[in-house]
Amino acid sequence: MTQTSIREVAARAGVSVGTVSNVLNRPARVSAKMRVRVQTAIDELGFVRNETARQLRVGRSRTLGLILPDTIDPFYADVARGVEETSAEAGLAVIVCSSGQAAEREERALELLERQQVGGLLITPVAAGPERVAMLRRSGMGVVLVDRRPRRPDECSVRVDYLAGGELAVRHLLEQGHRRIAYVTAPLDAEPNRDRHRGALRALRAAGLSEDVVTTIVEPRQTPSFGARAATRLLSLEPRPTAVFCSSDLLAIGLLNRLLRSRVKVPHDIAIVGSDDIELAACAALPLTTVAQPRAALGQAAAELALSEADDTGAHQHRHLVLPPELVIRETSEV
Amino acid sequence: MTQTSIREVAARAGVSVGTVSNVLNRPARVSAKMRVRVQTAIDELGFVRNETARQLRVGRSRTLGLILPDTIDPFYADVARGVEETSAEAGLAVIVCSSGQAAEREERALELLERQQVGGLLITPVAAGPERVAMLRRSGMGVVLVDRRPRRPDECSVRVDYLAGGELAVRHLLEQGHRRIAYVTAPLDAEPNRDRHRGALRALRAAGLSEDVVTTIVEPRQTPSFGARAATRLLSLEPRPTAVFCSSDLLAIGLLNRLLRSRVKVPHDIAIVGSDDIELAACAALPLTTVAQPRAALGQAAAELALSEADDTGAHQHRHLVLPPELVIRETSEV
DNA sequence: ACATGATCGTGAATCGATTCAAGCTACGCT
DNA sequence: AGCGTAGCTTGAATCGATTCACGATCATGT
Repeated sequence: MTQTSIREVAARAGVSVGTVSNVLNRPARVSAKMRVRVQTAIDELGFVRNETARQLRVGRSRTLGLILPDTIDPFYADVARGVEETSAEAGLAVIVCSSGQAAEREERALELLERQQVGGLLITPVAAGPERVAMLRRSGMGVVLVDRRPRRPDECSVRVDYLAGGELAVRHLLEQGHRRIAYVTAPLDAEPNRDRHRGALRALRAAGLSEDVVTTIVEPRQTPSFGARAATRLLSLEPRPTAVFCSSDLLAIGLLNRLLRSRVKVPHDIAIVGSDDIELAACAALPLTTVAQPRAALGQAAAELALSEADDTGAHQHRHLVLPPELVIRETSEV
Repeated sequence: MTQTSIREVAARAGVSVGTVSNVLNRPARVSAKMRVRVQTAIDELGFVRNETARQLRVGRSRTLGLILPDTIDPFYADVARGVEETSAEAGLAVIVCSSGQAAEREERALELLERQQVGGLLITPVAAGPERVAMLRRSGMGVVLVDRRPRRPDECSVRVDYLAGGELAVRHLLEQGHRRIAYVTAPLDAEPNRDRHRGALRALRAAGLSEDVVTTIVEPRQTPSFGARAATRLLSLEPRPTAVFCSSDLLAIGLLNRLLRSRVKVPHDIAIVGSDDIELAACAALPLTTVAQPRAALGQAAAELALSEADDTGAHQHRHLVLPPELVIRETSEV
C-alpha cells in the first residue's frame, strides 16, 4: 500500500525528482556528492523503483514474454531455464505462458503479453502466422522464434539443426550395420520432427540406400507412455526393425523400458537412439545413446537476441542462429 | 510503437474517455447503446488495453509472481503449470523465477517482483524469512507459501501432507515384511524431506518397531544421477536394507536403474517406493510404486488463494490448505 | 407544468518515473 | 573584472487508464 516514491526520496535528499531519476538511470550525469546523498536517501527509505510507472513512460517494459508449447517436457523446461537465467542477470522479468499446442491458448497468451507491453517475445509458434507476429513487432516488441525456422527474413530466430541431428543418428545406426530402422516421433507437423526425418533420409541417400530402410511411427505426444505404446507397435512390425531413432528421450525411455520388459535384448535385438540428452538419458535402465540438443544455450541465445532487439534504438539486424546438435554414444546403440 | 489508446477509441466512438473506461470495467454502468458503439470502435481500431497504465493507476498489477527452487524438477514444473493455467483463465500473467535454492537469487527475484508490483506472490522460500514476506505483504501483494507450512498465522499456504506421505510409504513397506528400510532423500533442511522422515518414524512407532529400522541416506539433489549414486551407497551398507523409500521419483528411478544394472532383483531383493508419481513412474524399467502428490492441484490452489487475497478489498481470511497424498502401488514394492 | 429521482455521461485529476529545455554555478581565460 | 562555457540541477510535461464529483437528460408522479 505504502510504496515510497521517487518524490519522497527527492524530498529526503533535498534534491529534485529529476536528479533522483538521473542517479538511477544515468549516474554519470550527476555529481558524486549528489549521487551519495541520493543513494543514502534511497537506502534509508528502502525505496524500490516502481517499474510500472517507468514502463508507462518509456512505452516498453523490462519484461520478456515466453510462449512454449509445454513446460513439462524437460526439453522446453531447460529452454525456459536458459531464458530465465539470462533475463534475471539483466534484471528482466519473464512471463511464461504455455500454449499446449492449442491455437486458442496461444492467441490468448499473445493478447496477454500485448496488454502487458512486454519488451520482447520469445515464441515457439503453433498457429500464429508471420503476419500476426509482424503485428506485434509493429507494436514495439522484439520477437524471436524459438526452435523454429524463420518464415520471413525479418524474424529473428534461434533453433537447432535438427536436420543434422537426424542425419547424425541414422548415419550412426547405419554404421552399426542396421538396415531396418524405425523413426518414432511426435506428429510431423512440428518442424523439428520433420527436419529429423529429412535428415534421416539424407543419411540414407549418402549411404546409397533406399528410403524404405526407415519406417516412421507417429505417436501423438512425446511422453514415456507413448514411447511404451510405440514399442508394442514396433514389435508387431513385419519384418521387425533392428534399430529405432526417437524424436525425444522421453519417447526413447518409455520405449526402452517396454522393450526390456518384453525381454527384447537392447541393443542386440533392437538398438535405440534418442534425442535431447535429458539428464535421465545417462542413467536410464540402459544408458541411452542420444542426439544432444544445446537447449539451455537455445534459451540463452533467444533471450540475448530479444534483449538486443529491444535495446537497440533502431538499427537492429535480424539474426538467425542455428545451433549444432551432437551425438552422444552410450549403451543402447553399440553392441 | 503506435499503440492505440483509449482516447482514440473515445474519439472514434464520439464519447468521452471515461465512458470507454466504463465499458471496459463496469459495463453495467453504461447504456446498451453506448456499449455497442464503444465496442465497435474498439474492434475497428484493434484496441488492446495498456495494462501498464492501468496498473499504475490502480496500484496493483494483474500479475502473479512465482518463485520456485527449480523448474526442471517435474514436480515443480507441474506446480508451475497448475499456477499458470489457473492464472491464464483469470487473464493474469505469471512471472516465473527460480531461486535455485540460493538465498541471493531468491532475494533478487523478490526485488524484481516488488519492482514489477505483482499483485500476488507464490513462493517456496529457501531463505526468505517471515519478516521479509510480511514486508512484501505490507507493500500490497498477497503472499502464498507453496509446499511449505506457514510460519506465522497470517501467511496463506498450500502444501501436501508429507508426514502422511512418509507414513503411507513406510507402513506399506512394513506390511510387506521389510525390517531394514533406507530413506534416500535430498537434504533434510527442506521441510518436505524432514516431514517424510517424521512420517516414516511414526509408521515405525505405530508398528511398535525401533527407529533403527530406517537408515537415512542423504544426497545433495533430487536427480536420477544422485539416485544412482545412492544405489551404490546402499549396496555397501551392512546389513543391506531390503527396501528403499525415496523423497522423489527422479531419485527412485535413478536408483532403480542402477540396482537393475547391478543385477539386484527388484522388488525381490530390494523393494522401492518413490514420491511424486511423475508420468515416468508408471513406465519406468519396472513400474514404480510411489506416493502420488497432487501437484497440479497444489499450483491451482495456490493461484486461487493468491487471487482471492489480491481481489479482496480488505476482509481476506488467511487459509492453510493441506492436500493429501496417495499411495500408488505398482511393481517395485510387491513381490 | 414542475419537482424529484434515477440513470448516464463527462472531463479533470491522478498514479510514479522519465525527459528535456531552461536555469544556475563555478571555474577558467583574457 | 568581465565573459564564456562546461557541468549540474531543476521542474513541468508526459505516458494511458481509472475514478469520481458534477452535470445533463429523461421519466414519473402530482
